[in-house]
Amino acid sequence: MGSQSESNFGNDALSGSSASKAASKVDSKAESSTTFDPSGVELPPKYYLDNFRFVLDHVRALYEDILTAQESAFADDFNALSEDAQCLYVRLLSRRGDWFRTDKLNYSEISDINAAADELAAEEFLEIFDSGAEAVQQDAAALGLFTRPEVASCLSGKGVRSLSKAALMERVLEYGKEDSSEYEDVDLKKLPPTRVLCVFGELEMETYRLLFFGNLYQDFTEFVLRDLGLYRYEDYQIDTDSRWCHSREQLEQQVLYYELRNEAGDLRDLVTEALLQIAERVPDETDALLRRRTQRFLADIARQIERSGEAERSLSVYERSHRHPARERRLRILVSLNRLQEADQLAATMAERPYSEEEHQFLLNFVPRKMKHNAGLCESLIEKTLAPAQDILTMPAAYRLEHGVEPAVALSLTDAHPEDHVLYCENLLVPGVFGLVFWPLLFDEVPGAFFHPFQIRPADLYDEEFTAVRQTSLEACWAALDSQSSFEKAVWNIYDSKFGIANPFIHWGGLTKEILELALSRVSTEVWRGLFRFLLKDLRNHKAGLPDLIRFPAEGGFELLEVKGPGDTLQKNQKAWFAEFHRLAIPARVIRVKDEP
DNA sequence: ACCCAGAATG
DNA sequence: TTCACACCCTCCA
DNA sequence: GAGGGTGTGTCTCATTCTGGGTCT
Ligand SMILES: [Mn+2]
Ligand SMILES: [Mn+2]
Repeated sequence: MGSQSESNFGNDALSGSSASKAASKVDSKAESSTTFDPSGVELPPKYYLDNFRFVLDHVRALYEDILTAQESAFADDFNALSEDAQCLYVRLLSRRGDWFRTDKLNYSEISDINAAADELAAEEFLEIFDSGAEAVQQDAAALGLFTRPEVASCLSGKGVRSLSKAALMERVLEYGKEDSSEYEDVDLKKLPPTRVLCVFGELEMETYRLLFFGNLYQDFTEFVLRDLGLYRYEDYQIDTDSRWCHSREQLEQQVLYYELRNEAGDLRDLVTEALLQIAERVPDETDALLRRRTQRFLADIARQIERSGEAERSLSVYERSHRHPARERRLRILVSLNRLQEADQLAATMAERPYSEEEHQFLLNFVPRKMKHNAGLCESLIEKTLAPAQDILTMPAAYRLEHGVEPAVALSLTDAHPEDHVLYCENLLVPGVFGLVFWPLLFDEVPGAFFHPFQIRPADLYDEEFTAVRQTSLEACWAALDSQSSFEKAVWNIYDSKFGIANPFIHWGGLTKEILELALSRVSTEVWRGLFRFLLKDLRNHKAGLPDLIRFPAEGGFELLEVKGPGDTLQKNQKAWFAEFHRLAIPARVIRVKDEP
């Protein structure tokens, strides 16, 4: 059981003004003096063409043997185009949709847009329609190119004024299709005169993007942001050994995954049958990179089936997801269905080999409450939930709302003890120092880890074997923690040499020298080692969940404080960290804030 | 005449 | 493909 | 109190342009 004590938030505390030492979170960019000033950076007029060519070349260099003949021809044919045509094609391809009207195109760096379009049409990179009417006849979506007034001009009927654009389009398309003279008032020729382009090659481009980035959420803006100096990436070596994809089959599975995601859309809109069919088509035998995505996808699908009230049918989908919280969901379902024998077996497996500390914490909390029939298991989990130490702090609701609950607590603490430092740093500090000390590990150039220039992290960062295949650099990083002086040296060395470079554990804007200095001087290397060991056990789930505040008492040492407002409770990853704090004998408390009546 | 969201831009 | 919190609901001891 | 759902602020690169939708 955790200790409980009460302390009141006195009036004098409110009137105090020694707020200076209570940090407000994230003074953001203010401190990042070495951030580049983008205003001074000029991009060449055809920067986008350079970027596009870079992708084509990079993909060819790394994945040539994986491309189909058609995909290879795509690049060859593109390279054979005139520069104007290349520019126009890239411009159009990088915009939303595949329909465009030429009268709206305005690219000063392209000398003759119409000629470029003609060339692209001749080489089958797009199709030209000479009027809006012809385009709409080909594909109704082309009507969306025209403004609401332009669409309305096709209709001479009454009541047109008050209709939305969508309603107008619906009328035009519905009535326009049937030739019945009943609706002769629809006249697509009233659309303004313009050529209309339909761009081809989006699928090929998607394949190139997928091969280049290894995902589909990054795009050409990465180039721009880097070249403007807004993002900076570590400069790791990329060679042909470092490719992420090694076979056509692997690529096809990735494509299939993204097709399924795309087809599914918002899972909430699907009925159980549709969800099960999607799940059915998700590949099970894949590489580690894709497995993370599919297993999360499967868990999302199963969760949605569960929400639809068909928990029983979600079980088989959960069973295919081998990561937290799939087994938690299964156990909850089995217990609620009273399938206790299966529940017992699953719980025993989880107890023996938990996926993660989160799952373990769930088990400790759940089994004694909901599986009392299994006395044996309850007994063995008697390590018990040892509730974290907890204090209650009472303050006026207005004060909490004015500052936000975490800063309000920080202010009240520094008012009570003006010589203490209280920082609101949440996940800034511990993961941040980890990112500094283990920088050589994170950016160790293992084959397959880095395959394009815009990676914040190695591709396998969250894989089980991440550290196993990096033993040498791992040991070197641990060695830095052998003494206080080597530790500090490592921290400041990386801090100075890598400042501003993207790292999944570091938010440079908030990780100031002042915070680091305090933390390094107050937290022993032994404690840091314990924290980092836990982080390394599960980087994905332990990189967040650290307490809101860290307090540095005037008398020395430190204490971690998680602030909980009324109605808020510890989250899963926070429980996991608190359990670890207890094991490591690290001082940590929950501060529950109550409103003063 | 305004407001606003999304797209485009570098 | 961020993370944490506020606020709502139901269920249940 | 636990759990779930949903929304929100914060992250977001900053700025301009376009168009749809309001209101007056
Ligand atoms: Mn927090
Ligand atoms: Mn908190």
